[in-house]
Amino acid sequence: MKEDNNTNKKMSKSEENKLLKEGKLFEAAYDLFTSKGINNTAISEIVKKAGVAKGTFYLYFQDKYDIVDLIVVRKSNTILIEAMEEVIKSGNKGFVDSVIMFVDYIIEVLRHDKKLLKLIHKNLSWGLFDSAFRNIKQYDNARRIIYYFIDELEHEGITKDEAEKILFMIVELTSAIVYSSIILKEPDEIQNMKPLLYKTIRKIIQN
Amino acid sequence: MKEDNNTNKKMSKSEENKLLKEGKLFEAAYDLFTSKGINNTAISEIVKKAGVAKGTFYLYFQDKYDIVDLIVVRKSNTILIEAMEEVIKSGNKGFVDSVIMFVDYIIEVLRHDKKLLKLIHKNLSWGLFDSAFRNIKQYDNARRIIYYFIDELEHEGITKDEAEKILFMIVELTSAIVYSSIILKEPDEIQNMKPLLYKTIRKIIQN
Amino acid sequence: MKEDNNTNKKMSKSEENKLLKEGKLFEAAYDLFTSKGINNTAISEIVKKAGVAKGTFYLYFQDKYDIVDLIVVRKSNTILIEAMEEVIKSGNKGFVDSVIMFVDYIIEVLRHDKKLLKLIHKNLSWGLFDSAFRNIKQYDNARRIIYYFIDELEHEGITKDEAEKILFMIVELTSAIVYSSIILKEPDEIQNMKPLLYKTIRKIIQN
Amino acid sequence: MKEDNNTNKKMSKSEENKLLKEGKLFEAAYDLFTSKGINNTAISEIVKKAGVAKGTFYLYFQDKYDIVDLIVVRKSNTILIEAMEEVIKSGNKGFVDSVIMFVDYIIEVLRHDKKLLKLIHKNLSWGLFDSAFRNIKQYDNARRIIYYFIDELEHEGITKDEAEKILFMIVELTSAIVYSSIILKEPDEIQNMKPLLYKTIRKIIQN
DNA sequence: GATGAATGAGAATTCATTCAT
DNA sequence: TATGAATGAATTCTCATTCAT
Repeated sequence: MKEDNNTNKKMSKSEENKLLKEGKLFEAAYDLFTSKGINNTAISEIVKKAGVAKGTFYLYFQDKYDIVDLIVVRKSNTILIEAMEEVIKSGNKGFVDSVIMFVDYIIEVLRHDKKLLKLIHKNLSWGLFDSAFRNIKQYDNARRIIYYFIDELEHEGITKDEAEKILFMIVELTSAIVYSSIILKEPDEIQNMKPLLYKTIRKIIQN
Repeated sequence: MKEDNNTNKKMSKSEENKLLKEGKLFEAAYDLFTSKGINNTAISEIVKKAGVAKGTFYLYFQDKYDIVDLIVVRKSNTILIEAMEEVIKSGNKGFVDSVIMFVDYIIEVLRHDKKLLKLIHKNLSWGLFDSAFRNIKQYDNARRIIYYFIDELEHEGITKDEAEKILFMIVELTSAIVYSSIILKEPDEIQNMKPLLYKTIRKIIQN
Repeated sequence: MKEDNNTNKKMSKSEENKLLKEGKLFEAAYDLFTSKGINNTAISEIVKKAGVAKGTFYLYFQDKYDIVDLIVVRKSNTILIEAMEEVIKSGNKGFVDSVIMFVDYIIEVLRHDKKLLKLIHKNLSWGLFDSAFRNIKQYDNARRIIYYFIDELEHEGITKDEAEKILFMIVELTSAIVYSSIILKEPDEIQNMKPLLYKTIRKIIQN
Repeated sequence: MKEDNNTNKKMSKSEENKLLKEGKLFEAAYDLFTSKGINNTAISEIVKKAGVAKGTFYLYFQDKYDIVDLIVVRKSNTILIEAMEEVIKSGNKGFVDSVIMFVDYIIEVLRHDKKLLKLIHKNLSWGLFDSAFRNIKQYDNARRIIYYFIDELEHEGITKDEAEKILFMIVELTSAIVYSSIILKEPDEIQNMKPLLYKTIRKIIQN
């Protein structure tokens, strides 16, 4: 009698297996995309590396770009949450400093994972980000972080609308500098760009 | 000694022909890249549209990405120069205002040529820009513009090094906002982003 | 113990279910074959439309062509019987007129169900027809119709062998004209082909 | 000096080569289609057999069905012309006898080339036939044959319209009987079907 | 310089069928 | 009986690049 079929705690073997395969494909794709680039990675390589059949790929993903999006969103989500945890852990230190700490955490992560940085830079559009965070339960935490920042800016006497734009600008500016300075070393190393970036962020936030 | 190289007026027929073919290929590629995207444009389409043979393409360009770079650099160069001419034409109005006018001109051009914006956004890296402007005689004017801005910043008491970074930040911030607001309408239309952008540029330049 | 197995009225639940599933598959396949064509219909689509699992298909049918045959034979059988009923209902009017009435009924059905016509035309071979009608109890009525025609021809003084051939020729000629004139409108609409067809049938039967 | 480049008699080497490749592909495809069936023949097999690269196939044909059509039309054309030549060679013997001789010649060809018969039967639609013969210069002779028959029928006092239909009926009836009796041996061998078929053709033509 | 036929590796995708549950 | 995840062979088609003319 398979009575415990319905409980949340236990998964049927087939469900376990499903997750396993999807995970293997995810990991294989991530490794290949970051090391060889998306365009140079064939699905046949992904499945080979994952140790599954070609058809299996299409059981879980529509095509190559489907899995790219998934990777980018999941990884971004993870970093955001980790960054927020770091901020919280460090105790209250005023909004502006929190923002800078948050940004700094993300920069450090990406500085040490250049491949991820490249992948995110080329494939993370605001739209993708937005739609994933808006609609998918799994990304609740990331969404909350964004709303937290916007709320705080409102407390500084900025309208919600303006607050969103400011957040957007900080994100885009950071993103551009991070990519260019880490990957291209242009116009300078990230460590030498940070002071100016943080100064600029302060200027942007503070009226 | 290529003696007739110096005369401006006359070109040998074969040289004329050469420029003609290269120009046709350039135009055809530009049209196709902007309308169908780079990935979806095959070289066979470019040569067909240009009315030349397939092999001819390889006489002028290494591969597809070679011509992409060329298009992007040439078009950017043109816009920069036009923007500068506009600034000069309007007379002296202080450095900060000149910068904003310069930026505004570029934004307006791209606002009305979204296809070009897309092409530039996806394919204009600082590195490409830099190396083209540094090394190729043809882009002298654009290089001069950049040095002009850096000089001006130095006059404001900023070190040359810092000046370069500031310029870079303005460029990147503008670029990110232009693309996102014009193409994705996120977080808002470009017209509604401009005030914040210009305010931020002022903040960045002014100590 | 499955006691109610013997009664005609009641079927065991599993038997009911069996027929239900087979019926659903049959209907789904028929719809898809007629609307998308056989080659463009995948088994996965059939089972999806039928609302059963993929494996279930193989419980009832060997493969796609198995179900095609079944559909064609069943549908043809139905039409033949309806046509005969029509002839009988109209009372005795001589053999030749009966044949023409029979043919006419079938033409009218197919004229209003072009998709079925296409399916039958491409997949109804004399061999399939013959073997189904000879061997399967279910098609007793259709077989009787054929023998009735042959008997009648024999009464006209034609040998049984010759009679079969004549029947065959009428069927093939009708079939070719029906398809070509209804589907391709070539060489003319079916309504304009009918007089000549019926005239020819008369000529073929009458010595 | 390549003076003889323009003459009709000599072909440039590349043109010769082109015809050679196309011919090889044609032959390879014909062999494979007739021996294995169209559905079971992959393009990779065709090119392998023809000894050319895969891409070359797509230089000459759109896809598999493009070459099928070509094969069918060319082969049909050849047979029609041969049949007509036979009729002419045998001298004048009255229209009806000529028609029967014509039909008989075709039957004999197909009786000895069952594979071609299968291919033609499944893929020769009146539409294909018609459009090829109407539009392509190459098939002038076949078109003339058809018009010759229609003219002759008109001389028998039949309207042009009616004549076309009669021709169509003869073609379809013959085609159906040929296929069924040769391939399926149903309802009888072609030799035993011929008398009835020719009798019927006579009936159809003669008022 | 110019041509364009030929190449052939390789990419994406499909799908009938199996089989453990 | 019924399921549906997994398989992987098979297929079509593309396209950058070469090279003999």
